[in-house]
Amino acid sequence: MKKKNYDSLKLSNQVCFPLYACSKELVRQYGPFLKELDLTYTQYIVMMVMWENEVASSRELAEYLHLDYGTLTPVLKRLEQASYISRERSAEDERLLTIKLTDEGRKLKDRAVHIPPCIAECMGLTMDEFRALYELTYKALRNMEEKNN
Amino acid sequence: MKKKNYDSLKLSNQVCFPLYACSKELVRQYGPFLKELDLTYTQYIVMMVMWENEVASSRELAEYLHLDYGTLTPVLKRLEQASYISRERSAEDERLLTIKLTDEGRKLKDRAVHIPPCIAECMGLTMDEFRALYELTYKALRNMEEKNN
DNA sequence: TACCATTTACTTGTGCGCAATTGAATAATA
DNA sequence: TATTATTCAATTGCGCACAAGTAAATGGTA
Repeated sequence: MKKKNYDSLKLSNQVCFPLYACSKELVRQYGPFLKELDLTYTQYIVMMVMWENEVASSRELAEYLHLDYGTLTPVLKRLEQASYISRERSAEDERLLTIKLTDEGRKLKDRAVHIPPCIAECMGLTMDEFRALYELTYKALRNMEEKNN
Repeated sequence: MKKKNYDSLKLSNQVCFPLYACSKELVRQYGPFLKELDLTYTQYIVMMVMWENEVASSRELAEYLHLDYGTLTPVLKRLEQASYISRERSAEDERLLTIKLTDEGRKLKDRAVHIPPCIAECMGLTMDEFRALYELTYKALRNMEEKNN
């Protein structure tokens, strides 16, 4: 009777766990910095898109950020409440929700620009390592998304 | 008047975002597999530790899995409810909660052993890439944890 | 035009994640 | 011993995350 091999179930053999833990720790590192701006991490990445694009549909945000409407809708409402964005229905297609960056939201950009280098410093990787991590996570992400369709 | 450089705020220049998105997508990929076992991802990683160790304190689980008690306590209660683990106070130190794997929980291991290779296949990385991703995420994790203390 | 399918967004329910607070047990120290 | 500090766990509150279900607008087709 051969003994079953459970090695694959060892936490130390799983890449999923450090990835999961690292992602959580990363969001935690953002905490103090984002608190100054009264933003959560999810609100922050929405704002990042808005700072780049000024205007976007809710659908575009959901797709780009890999967020469900169940997550995105309340996030957008909070950002509107904070007057960083506006939410209005598109005229051509009443289903679409048009999100626009407000002046208030635009101002926030200057208070956020110092954050990325701080986080990079926390992670303490070399440039090559950052690039490698970037490529690997995007590759895995692409592969997993293909499986879904 | 020099124009401010906002490049670091571009989503495409952030390693944090793909890491965050990849982690979420990964947990989502586990979904269908874990559903067969009636487990969530967090419950699953707790079980992984228990499958390896049979006995652990709540504190050890929290530290090893980087989980807060606010997260861990209800998770452990659910796993106890499902009779996969038992929870009892330690005799020597009444503060400590001793978690033990039950027979029911041990059985689950056989139904879980096929999952890791499925997930690895979903991610679609080469062995070298898996190893690199493993090293990089652990390195970043270690570095970030040092900053906290 | 009338009917059906798809798209977009919202809502509800459940669980994760964490900060902050509390309480009990233990350890450390005057 | 009495006092104080620390540790471990639970609780509360808030927001994220997502599945499932619903509704309205649009597009496609008989």
